[in-house]
Amino acid sequence: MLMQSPRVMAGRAFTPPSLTSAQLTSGFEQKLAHGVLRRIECRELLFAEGDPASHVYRIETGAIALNKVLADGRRQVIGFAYPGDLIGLGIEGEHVMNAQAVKPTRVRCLPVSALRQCIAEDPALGVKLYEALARELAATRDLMLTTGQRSAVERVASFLLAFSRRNRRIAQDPTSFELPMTRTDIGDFLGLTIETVSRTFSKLKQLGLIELPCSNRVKLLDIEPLQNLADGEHKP
Amino acid sequence: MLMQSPRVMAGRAFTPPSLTSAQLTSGFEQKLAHGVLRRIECRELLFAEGDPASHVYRIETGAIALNKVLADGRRQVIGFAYPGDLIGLGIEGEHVMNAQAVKPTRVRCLPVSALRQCIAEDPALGVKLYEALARELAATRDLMLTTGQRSAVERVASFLLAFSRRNRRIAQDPTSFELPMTRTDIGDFLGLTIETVSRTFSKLKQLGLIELPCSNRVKLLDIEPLQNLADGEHKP
DNA sequence: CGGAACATTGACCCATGTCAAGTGTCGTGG
DNA sequence: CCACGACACTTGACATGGGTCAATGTTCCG
Repeated sequence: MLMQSPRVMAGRAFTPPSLTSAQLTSGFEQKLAHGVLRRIECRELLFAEGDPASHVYRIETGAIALNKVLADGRRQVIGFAYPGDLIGLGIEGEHVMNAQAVKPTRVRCLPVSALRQCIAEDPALGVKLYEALARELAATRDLMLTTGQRSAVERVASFLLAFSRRNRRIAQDPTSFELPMTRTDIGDFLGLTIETVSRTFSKLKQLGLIELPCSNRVKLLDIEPLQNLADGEHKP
Repeated sequence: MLMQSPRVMAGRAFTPPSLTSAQLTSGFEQKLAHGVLRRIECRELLFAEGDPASHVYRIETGAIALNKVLADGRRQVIGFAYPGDLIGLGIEGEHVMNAQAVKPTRVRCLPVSALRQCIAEDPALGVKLYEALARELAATRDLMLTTGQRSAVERVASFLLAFSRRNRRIAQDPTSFELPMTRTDIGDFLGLTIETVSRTFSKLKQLGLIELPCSNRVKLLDIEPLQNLADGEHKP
């Protein structure tokens, strides 16, 4: 097949599929600060596919998994949202995904009517939301490339490196972090079973690339070979 | 695991990941009509990942595959665009995907500056573009659910049914159509190899669900069982 | 007519899924 | 404070769907 030259490297997969509200305007920030604070239990749904999309939410603490479910229960996690992220944007009307807390979580709620008012007051906000949506689309496509084409090690390595990058971005330790979600969540995100996720973690541990002090805490010992694994530099 | 009830059925995967410009305003339509018409050879790239996003394009005839490539050549097709679809929307700056013609194709080109002018003249257009992007995001997520969780038969059946639906929407025969793309394109779209795609087509033929008069023409003989296959009603 | 590109089919293999048996770890109640 | 149960995670043995490699057909176009 006539293939275009692979000019672009793997790309930054797993950019969080949600808008960090830090980028937004102060009027919006003010409205949000007055919004209702809602507490969500671990595993509780903030909203479900088909629910009327009445609000947008900003995560204050905790973590949310955005997912879709097939009739027989197979589940695809589309992305995770962390403190600062804004979720519930998109088409007016109905939510198209479930938003499930993976740990006890607090969110600020903003009615879409208030959001609309914000946009009317500050048209630049509309542009920012458009751009945020575009970035989210780009992130989802990167994830597709990963779940569609990569092997288990590549997927897990990419996943860990995404955490590392996120931590660097928010000025926290990029080599050691807590995974707020379960193996099931990770598996459903990467399109793998929990067993494969677990085995792959063990493999990376054996290779001396990571440490697992406890099951939900990861220390990256050597980022470069991890990056090579993620980029598929082990096949040829 | 505490699973939410699977209240939502499989969803309409594979809604074309691009905007049909029919929904747009007449001012926009006028500008487009004056836009340059460009011819693209089969397999030629309309734009590549990393190119400056100077224009948006509307497909007039032919078909385009939007894809991303890993460093080692593995390719993920994110979606296909057909006549009437608008592509190149999204983040300003650089294209984040390749757009490759899967057959000889003609597109109308509109500079993003002109698009911006249209939006200034008609703010409602901005909203429509936002909604279009949101629909595209929803479609991409549906595709993720498919490539991440479904088996080969399920993927191929879904793919064919998406064609059927599209044809119904544009008032053409929903039971018989031409596949403009190669097996490689289909495979890279569904996350399968060409051999698996081919074998799966053969299997559906043996099951009496489809006919393949020639390799790029499909006739759906019995849609309902095909839908059941797509929805995974064969496992239990 | 001939060759290139695409598609099909078969044989085999391997990565990952499945099933099952442990092993932590945490929270609760005695 | 400990014992217990629930749940999450790990690990092993085995099964299998789909990938890989290779041979053959088919179609289309020069």
